[in-house]
Amino acid sequence: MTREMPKAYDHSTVETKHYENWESKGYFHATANSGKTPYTIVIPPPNITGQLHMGHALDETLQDALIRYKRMAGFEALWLPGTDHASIATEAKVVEAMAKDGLTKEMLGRDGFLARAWDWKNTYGSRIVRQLRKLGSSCDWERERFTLDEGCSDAVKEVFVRLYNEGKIYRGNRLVNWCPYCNTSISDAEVEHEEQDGNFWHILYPVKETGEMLQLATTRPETMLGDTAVAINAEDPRYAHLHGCHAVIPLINKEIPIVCDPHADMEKGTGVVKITPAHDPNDFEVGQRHDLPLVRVFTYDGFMTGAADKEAADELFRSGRATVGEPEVLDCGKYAGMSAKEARKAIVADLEAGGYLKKVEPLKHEVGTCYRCHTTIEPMISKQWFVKMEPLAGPAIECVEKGEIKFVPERFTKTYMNWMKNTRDWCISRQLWWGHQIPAWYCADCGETVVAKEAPSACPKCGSKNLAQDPDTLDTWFSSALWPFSTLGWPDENAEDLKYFYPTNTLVTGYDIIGFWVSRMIFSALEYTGKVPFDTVYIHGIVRDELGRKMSKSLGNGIDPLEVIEEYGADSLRFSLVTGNSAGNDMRFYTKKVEAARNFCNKVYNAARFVMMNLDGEVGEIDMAALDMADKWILHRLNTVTREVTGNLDSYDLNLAAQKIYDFIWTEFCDWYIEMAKPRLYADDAAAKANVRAILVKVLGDAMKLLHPFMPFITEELYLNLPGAEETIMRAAWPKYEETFEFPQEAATMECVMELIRAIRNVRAEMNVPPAKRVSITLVTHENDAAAMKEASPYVMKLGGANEVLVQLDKTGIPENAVSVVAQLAEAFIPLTDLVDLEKEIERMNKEIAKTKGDIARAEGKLNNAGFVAKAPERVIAEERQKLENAKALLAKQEARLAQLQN
RNA sequence: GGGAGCUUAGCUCAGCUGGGAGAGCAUCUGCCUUACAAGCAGAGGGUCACAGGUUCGAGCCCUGUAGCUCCCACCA
Repeated sequence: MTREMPKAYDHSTVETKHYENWESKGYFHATANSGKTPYTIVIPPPNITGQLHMGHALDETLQDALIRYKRMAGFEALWLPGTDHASIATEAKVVEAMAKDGLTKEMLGRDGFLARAWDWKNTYGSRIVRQLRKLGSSCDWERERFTLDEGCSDAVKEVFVRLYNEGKIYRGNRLVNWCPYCNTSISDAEVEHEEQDGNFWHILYPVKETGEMLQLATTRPETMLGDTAVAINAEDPRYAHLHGCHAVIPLINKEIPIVCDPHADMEKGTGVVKITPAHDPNDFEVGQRHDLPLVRVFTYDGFMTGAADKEAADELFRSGRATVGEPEVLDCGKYAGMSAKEARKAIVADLEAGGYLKKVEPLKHEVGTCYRCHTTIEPMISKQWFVKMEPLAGPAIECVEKGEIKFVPERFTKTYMNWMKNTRDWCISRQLWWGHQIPAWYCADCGETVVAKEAPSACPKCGSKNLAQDPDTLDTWFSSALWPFSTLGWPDENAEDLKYFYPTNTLVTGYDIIGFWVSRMIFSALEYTGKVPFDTVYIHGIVRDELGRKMSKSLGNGIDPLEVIEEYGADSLRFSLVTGNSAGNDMRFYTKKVEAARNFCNKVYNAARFVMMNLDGEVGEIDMAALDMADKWILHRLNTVTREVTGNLDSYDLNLAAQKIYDFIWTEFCDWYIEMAKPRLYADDAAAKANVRAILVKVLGDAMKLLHPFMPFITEELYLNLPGAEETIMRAAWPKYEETFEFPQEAATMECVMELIRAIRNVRAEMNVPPAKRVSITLVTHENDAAAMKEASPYVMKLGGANEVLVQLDKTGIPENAVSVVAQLAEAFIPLTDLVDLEKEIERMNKEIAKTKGDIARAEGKLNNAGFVAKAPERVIAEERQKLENAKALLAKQEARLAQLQN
């Protein structure tokens, strides 16, 4: 086996092999009621329209690391995967594809369209799921779900009906965010704000009773046709004489009342505001207060209304089918059919021509746009379904305040709270076809509304069979909000998975969807299951490009994770995504970083290769009685690292965990221990050899386990090669802290030896001694340390480049031309064939003495400080005393050496 | 208008509950030392944005200032 191991690690031959094996053996599968403690993560379901991007890669890597850790740590770990139907995004894609065939939704009809949409889903929906596998995601694919599948749809209907019956869902004419491009309403959360250049148009409205001109300002002159009042502040002395008067809308000569409302701010502009209740959220509220009529002037696809639109609306009123709050529609006459932009231009021109335009003032202002298509949002009066937020928000706030759910990092609690406390009723109906159709039926004869999970056979009020289902579908996030429990079997309260795996444990997601998703899952779960959906929300940031820009299609700066995996391996990509950044912060993607991770893979691989090359048959137990200082040191360190990595994982400090195992493997295990193992491996002492092998296998094996959550593939590959390996590292037990590996004393001594070796290497390099040149090193030490130095001498020899190491208590026999290295445990003398440059050597000694003196001064400063001695913890004071003592001893040696040199 | 974050080595960033500043990359000097040149050994490089304060002790806690970033928000 070992002879066949090539010198460099090749991920490509390893990754697919193991993934297929894992999946086929069922290692990803979690079993309900296994007797273990459950640990559950539900995946943030990627959109079926999506392709794997770096954001997913980060999100999935974090989840997989957690789930793999927990699985090894003895939990029944379930990572439940699935996808989201993504109503707007998918519908747009399908419409786009249809357009290429010259087809429209209207031509196909609802059923025809949905058939195509499902085809599309079946073709592309599995793409992202395949891509997730490339990352190594250990999802339980047997439990894969889809937000539009039968179970999720049933949960959606159940919730809708329950909320409706409890009065927490209502339908009404409200001002909503309308996207004229997508032709649907969207929720407040789906509106993005962009700064745009605009104007402030100051317009004059004549007052009917007095004939004077009222000056007011607007950023949207095209809405003036829909004005139904002008507002002033009741307290405003400038307009006291106008109470009860009327203004006339220029251009259309329509008379509207002047009302007093606090919305009119005396401090702003002229203190006069025009009121357009059908097209402005503030004005809508003013309209409610003063019972103003609602006049709509835009069609739903963004054009000025005309005669036909007015006729349609009027017909609604005449027939009695108009519901409370239904807007009137204006025939905009010459402006009818214009886009809002064109209408603005025409109206401004006409105002100017008529002398009604006082002035135009340039202005930058925030404009709402659709998060999907970035079309400017049209606030529009429209009949929609809403979720009443007030009764739901309370418990959702409370459970976080009580700590039943905690955010990591903690600061995102505030983001959540801000959202939850300020949110308004949630508009959940969408004028789309791809999604959960609203389970509401309207009776054409008596107007009754029936909300039920199944279609009613007849109107319960009048018995009519003439019922039609609401054509609208629900906001995608309505079904995502149920994801943690709908996927586990809810609404069946007795579903095995629900009872065992719910509430879930950790939710991993980006800070950008706390409002969209996290908050809605929380209030939904509390409302329907009576439990929090998860106990921890682990928040990460956004992966940006090298310049710190968001990766986007329009910029073309996106990096395809699959290409990175192809070139460097999934392990490298994963590792580069978890290291070097802390939770909740954005990170930049650097190929250099992936390269570094790839190099680490190679390092790990070669360490294993070395161990394999030096094994010979069976490896036995470690003989604890035969450990030397290096063995004790590495076991002690392994123990410490195990404890620390475990602690870091438990507290979601994944970056620290990854960094620690990286440092341990590379620096301590490879650079030091493997090197220190060589003398014994290459010597003839069979017992010593066997013990070193056992230790190498133990340390490497545990290191692979600790690394496995981050680098699943290479760790599996190398672990399986080790003697005594079980059938997979995935199901191997997580390493434990072991009392018997605690050797603080010996480990400290070993660190001193390492310090001595570093000093020797340093001086050799400084003196330009060729590395290949072997020298005789004499260690002069105190009798208390002589035994330790004796034990350390093979290491000093191997790592310090010596051909012999003598340990003695005095300086007899040391050649004149020896360079001295003064360290804590010993003074090392290195004789060089060339003459020592005395000047240089004195200079070097002086430098070291200065440094030691500095240390002494610092320690003395502290210890002479009465406050420090009185108030600092005992441990810190003791440490400081020790440092002082050591430094003084060192100084004495250094000064002696200097004196000798100066003679 | 409200909220949050960032400012640490040339670059990108770590630094967990306050106890002598770290990593990767880059730079410089030696090395193909029989696991690894995707490597080894060594080195240089930081008044931790600024100003105060608390403390025996501050990169870390408090206050303020400056610059940058993001989120939320119906300013006509």
